[in-house]
Amino acid sequence: MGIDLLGPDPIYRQLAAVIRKRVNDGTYAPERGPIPSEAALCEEFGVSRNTVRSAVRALNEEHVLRTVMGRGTFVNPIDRRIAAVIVDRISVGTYRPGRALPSEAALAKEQDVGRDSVRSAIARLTEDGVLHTVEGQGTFVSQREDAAPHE
Amino acid sequence: MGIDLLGPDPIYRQLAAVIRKRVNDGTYAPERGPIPSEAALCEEFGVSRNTVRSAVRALNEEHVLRTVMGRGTFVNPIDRRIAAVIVDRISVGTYRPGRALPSEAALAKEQDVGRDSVRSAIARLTEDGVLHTVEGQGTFVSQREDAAPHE
DNA sequence: GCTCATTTGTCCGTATGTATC
DNA sequence: TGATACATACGGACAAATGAG
Repeated sequence: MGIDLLGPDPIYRQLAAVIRKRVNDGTYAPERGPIPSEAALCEEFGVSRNTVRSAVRALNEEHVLRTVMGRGTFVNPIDRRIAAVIVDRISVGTYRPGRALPSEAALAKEQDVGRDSVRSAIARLTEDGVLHTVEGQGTFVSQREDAAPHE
Repeated sequence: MGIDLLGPDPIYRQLAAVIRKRVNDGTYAPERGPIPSEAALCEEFGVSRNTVRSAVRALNEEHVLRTVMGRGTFVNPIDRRIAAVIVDRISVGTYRPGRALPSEAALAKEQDVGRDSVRSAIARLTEDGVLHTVEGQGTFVSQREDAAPHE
């Protein structure tokens, strides 16, 4: 669970994995305010700030965290995270307009979250017109909705 | 034309602008081999490697440059650059299957290149099946061709 | 409005490891 | 082998945004 200085994995990736785990087990959570500052993480893990920043940047790209300059880094609520992932995949063409989304179960398993979170994310994106549901057929990517970053 | 240490723009963006200009005026060109090394650029502009790297990374994302690990950073031939930009836009949905491409003139103006380069890029992508032309109607994005990175 | 501490953003210099030629 | 270049990591510095007072 610690950091292996000698392993083949870069330190920043290992650190990202540790932080991701803490998000998953609730040690870091949206309602608890920001995660420890970069300086605090340097202190705890005995690594440089640039290394911490690399890890945090990676988790931002996964939408697990959201960093705000001058305030701190926050855990993204799970449903928002899932919604952001879906929007990303639409924007890079992994999911395409007119095509069905993977099943809730598949998304939940892949992202290692509950189906409720996936359902909530889909509900959000449906309200925004990014997705739409066809009775008995599944959820589809809508046409032409310029994927609006949520909030 | 130089680097303004005090301006509001990050240095790496300014440096990227300078390099882009040198590409445009032919100081750096594909047939001249790799652009100067990171160390040389650091030396010339008095900035750190990380800053140079940020600038070069940005230009890679624009397809102006292409970095090859262990070899160096090269100027992308203009027609390849335009082709790469078009492929990117298809993959993010800016250009969509079945829809017409903007006119050659519009693309040339926007990308600040000659119409010949745009024409050449379109020819490449047509050969690859990414685009197709309808007599008297224009050039369209083809269906289903998984945008193959050129080369 | 102002100052101040906290936090993130950018940058620098350096060092080591690895890939390519 | 040696030269060149990128990837990662360190430690330090100052700037910019935020919020508390």
